[in-house]
Amino acid sequence: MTNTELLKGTLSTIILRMLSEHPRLYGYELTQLVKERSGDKILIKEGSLYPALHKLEADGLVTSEEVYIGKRVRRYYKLTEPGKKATLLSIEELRGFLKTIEDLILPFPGNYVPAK
Amino acid sequence: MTNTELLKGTLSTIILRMLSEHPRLYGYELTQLVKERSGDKILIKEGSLYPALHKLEADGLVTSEEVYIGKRVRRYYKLTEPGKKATLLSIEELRGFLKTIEDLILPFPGNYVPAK
DNA sequence: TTTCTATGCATCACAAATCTATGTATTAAA
DNA sequence: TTTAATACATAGATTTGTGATGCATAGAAA
Repeated sequence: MTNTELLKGTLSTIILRMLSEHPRLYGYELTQLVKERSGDKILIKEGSLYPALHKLEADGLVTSEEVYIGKRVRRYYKLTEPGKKATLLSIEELRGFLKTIEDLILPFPGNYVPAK
Repeated sequence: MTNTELLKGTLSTIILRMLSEHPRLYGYELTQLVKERSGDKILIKEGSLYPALHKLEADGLVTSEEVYIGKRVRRYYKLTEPGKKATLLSIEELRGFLKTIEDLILPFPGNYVPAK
């Protein structure tokens, strides 16, 4: 990805989020979707994507299905029922985190004055 | 910290941010400040903090000074001039990242409809 | 007086997540 | 025919933070 370190921990949530909008997606499609939706800012690497997808599947949050397009294989992923619940929780958690960090690095008017 | 994975890459920016509000801080003080300012959500561990501070110093973004309080040692850190510049950049970058992720996991009205 | 808690620094072994690099293969365009 | 895009996958290296541990001072509680 572009920012490397900062993305840690957000990838699976992003994947789940994308799958919650689309009935099914395959890996490459997912990277393109995220790339497009982020204005080319988040470029998911294959070396990150596939392990992440495999882990989500191993955890029972998604299922996959191979589809042949001519001779080329595609592996479509979709959310399971537990996966849908996990998605909501995961997004909630990420959002809370973002809020926390934002508040922390907020620009203060002048200098910060700690509470007495 | 509380969320472990999500914090990756944000720690040094948080430290720099705190130092930009206070002329100088020592390690323990910093953890308490962040704990307080985050509503007990971000608890910086010693195993994260001190290596991070040492790295910032090695990179020339902060300088430190030992101060004895009775027999007890404190090591105060403050921003260098390059550190001040780096702080601005670092915060800018983090903020951009937060915005990008937020937009990506935004709750859509109904289902997302990709642009044609 | 002893013991617990807080203060205060530090380092090491480990785990988790992602990246880089690499590999294989199909397909379409130049 | 060569390049770029599509499409999957894995191995090894790197980064970052955590947990555990160690050492020591200081104040409060018991």
